[in-house]
Amino acid sequence: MPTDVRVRIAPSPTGYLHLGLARTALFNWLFAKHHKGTFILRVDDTDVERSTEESLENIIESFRWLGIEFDEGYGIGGNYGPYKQSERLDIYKEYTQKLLDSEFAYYCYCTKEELDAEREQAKAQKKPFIYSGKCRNLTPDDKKKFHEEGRKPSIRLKVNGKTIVVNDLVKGDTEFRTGLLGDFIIVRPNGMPMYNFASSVDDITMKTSHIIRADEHLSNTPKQIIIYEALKCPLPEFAHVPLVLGSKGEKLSKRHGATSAEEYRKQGYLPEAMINYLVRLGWSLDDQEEIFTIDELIENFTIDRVGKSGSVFDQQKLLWLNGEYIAKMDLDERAKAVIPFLQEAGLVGDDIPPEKFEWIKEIVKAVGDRLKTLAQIVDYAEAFFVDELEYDEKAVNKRLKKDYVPEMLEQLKDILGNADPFNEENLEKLVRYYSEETGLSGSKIIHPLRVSLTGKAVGPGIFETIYLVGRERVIERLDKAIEIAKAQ
RNA sequence: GUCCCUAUCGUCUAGCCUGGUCCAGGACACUGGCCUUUCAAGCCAGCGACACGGGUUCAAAUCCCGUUAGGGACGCCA
Repeated sequence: MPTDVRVRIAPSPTGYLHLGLARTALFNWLFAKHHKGTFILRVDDTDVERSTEESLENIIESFRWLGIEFDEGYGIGGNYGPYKQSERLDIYKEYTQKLLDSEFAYYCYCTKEELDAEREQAKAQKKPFIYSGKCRNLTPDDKKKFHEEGRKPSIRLKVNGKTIVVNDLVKGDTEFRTGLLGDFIIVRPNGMPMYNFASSVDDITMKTSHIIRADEHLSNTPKQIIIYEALKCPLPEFAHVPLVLGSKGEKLSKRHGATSAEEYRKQGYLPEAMINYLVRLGWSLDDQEEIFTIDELIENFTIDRVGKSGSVFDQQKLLWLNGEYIAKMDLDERAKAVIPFLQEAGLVGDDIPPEKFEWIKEIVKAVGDRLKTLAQIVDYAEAFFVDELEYDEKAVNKRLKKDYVPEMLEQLKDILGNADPFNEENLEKLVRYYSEETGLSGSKIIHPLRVSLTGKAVGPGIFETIYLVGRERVIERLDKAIEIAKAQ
């Protein structure tokens, strides 16, 4: 492998960071790191209609969140800028002129309407649409006439029909007969270059060594090779990685639920878990390892271990992995990570004094490894923050609506309310003692207690729960629970 | 319709290049059990796949051909 590996990711700022693009970026990044090369961020914004600044910022922010870092490119700088295609128009113009001069390219005065009509006709005859090439040999008079009509020409590249072989690092050798392509447009009438052209010129001028991108671009590759050849430039290596699919096996799209990195951040997924999950979609090290650190990925990532077939995005496995990563965080880290979600739910304020933070740490400790996403902290810990409980009706019916319960809660209120010290150890001792004295089993006491104190059937261990709810609220909530229990 | 790609448990995958060690291994999910104050975790067990059909070979998940199925691309989108 050459030492000067240069790879890039080129998002078009027309939406959010789609998981498919995130994974392609990840592969590029790991490939660059593995080969001690350069990872470049380029912005493909030649579609002026759809590109927005807001979308660009969002995509960059998502990359930052994931921890995917660029060595060069938009917002970073480098020797091959500018890195935004809309700012590289002069460069495209220069290359367009080269192609015009060498007669590989020509002006086409066909209107959109004419072309649409041809396309439709081809479709009606169930034939593939191939541009006729009728503007190839326009006389100067023709051109003058069109010009006077006010027609703005696009620029097309001549395609000679020979067979092109793409030597793909993932897919192997693939043959294309370019006769099926027709002369394709490289510059729009408004002067903006088309994707295949701009992208090729950029890859040439930015010295991209490897083009690692999604499968769907495989059929674009012959066009780009034609451009490279017309420009007499050496070809980069190509690697087309398989698509990330939805549950039905088609390209992952909005219909499958959350598809943007940002949504997963909001749902409480950790960037490390996302990276780990994404990399395993199409790549594996061996038949054992599932969890990798970034360093391990950089160390081990090679293109030859990327599979050829598409991978279905599996929410369940992501959730499991996320849980594994949360479990690995130490308490301090986890408490910090959880705070934005508590704030979002309105359970804590913007300002968190040190005592409050310590208190949150205790809660997080009690919740333990139940968290599969950071956002789940709200479900597990809500009862420790709010004044008024919401009661789960099923839990109330199952655990509180029992004859023995009101009296028991009354007695527990007395015992717990006077506990000294009011700590987990002593609370457990008291409850166990009460169990022995009354002959009530642990579960007959504990379940009603949990529902009384949290309103829920599930949650952290009961003694931690009692402690975290605190003496005052324990008394209040038991009173309330007694009322509920009696109201049969 | 045309071109291209792909095909191992429900899902992610190992194995395929360099046929035998694979009546196919791991992970998620699922089911059952243990543990237990719930849930989660943990532990144990279980379910579950080489798309199909032909070759080649002593031997094929692995090589070849075909079929089928899925996907992608056929833009003055990227």
